[in-house]
Amino acid sequence: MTYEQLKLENQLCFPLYAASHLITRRYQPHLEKLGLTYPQYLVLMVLWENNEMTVNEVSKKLILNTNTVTPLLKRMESLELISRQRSGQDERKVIVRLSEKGRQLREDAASIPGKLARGFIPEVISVKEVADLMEKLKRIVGFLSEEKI
Amino acid sequence: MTYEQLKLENQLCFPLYAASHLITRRYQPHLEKLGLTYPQYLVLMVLWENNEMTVNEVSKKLILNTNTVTPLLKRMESLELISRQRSGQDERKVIVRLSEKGRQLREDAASIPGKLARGFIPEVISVKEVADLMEKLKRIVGFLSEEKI
DNA sequence: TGCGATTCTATCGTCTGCGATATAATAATA
DNA sequence: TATTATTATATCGCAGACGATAGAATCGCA
Repeated sequence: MTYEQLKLENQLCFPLYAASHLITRRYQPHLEKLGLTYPQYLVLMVLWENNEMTVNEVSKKLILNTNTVTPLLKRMESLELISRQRSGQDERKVIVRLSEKGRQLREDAASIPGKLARGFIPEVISVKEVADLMEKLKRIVGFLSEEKI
Repeated sequence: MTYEQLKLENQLCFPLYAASHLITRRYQPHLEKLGLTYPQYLVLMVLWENNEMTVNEVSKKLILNTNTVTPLLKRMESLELISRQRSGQDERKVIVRLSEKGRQLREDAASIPGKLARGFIPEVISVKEVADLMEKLKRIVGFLSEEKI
């Protein structure tokens, strides 16, 4: 009987967990200057691409539950980054829209990914390898986020 | 001026973040049967390999801050999975040890990684590709978790 | 039309996760 | 030895993250 599989180093889940947290930590000082948290930054990225979305659409896009997204959006509303408004067509829906402030943050945020990429890519991993990594991760995310499973 | 880099789909951070959460969700139903949360499971994996560790050693291994680990360990102590005891040699240190209950959970947990792997690997990603993914992630984790940076 | 099923958002409780800070013990050094 | 610096853990406050659940609006179908 072996417990090899139960070792931290032999599991995919842990490097994934650790890498995710570590990269979030790298973002943190840059985002702090803009008064944002990492999940708030994710919401803005989604809204920058599509200014008007329902709560449900945002949560689907970020693969988060609505009970995570609702308080997140309320905090962002109180920061005046977005507005929240009940839909007239369907009173169950809440439309989320970027505020002028939220829209303008895009310019300030634009330089962040490049800064982070320059910070670590060439030293440990090539651009090609990052692309390969992303492709695999997206495949996994795509599969695991399918409803039916 | 382009905002291509700011798109969710063009960033490494998001698939990492999403994949990490999604895999944790997969673990959840299995861990629930054992009365564990995912971070508690990580702590146990570390202790199964090394029965006696300080709080600091656990936090280093899991790449978490001690202000995350301390309450986590206290909850695990109240669940009687571990014991916590001040070191005699160095009164600043707290020694964390597996309880009999914590030790025995290893047998129940042993089947979990295999179940999850069978659940998704062959359908989306080959064993070889997973190994490649892990190698890249570990390289990133290794680099980002170096103190000096 | 009417009513049960579904959809959409929100609330609650619990467990992370982390920055800032506190406190005690130990180490280093003047 | 006395003082300062460092180390180890803990506390506090806040922001996620999610399971369970609630409540209102809409849909689907007899």
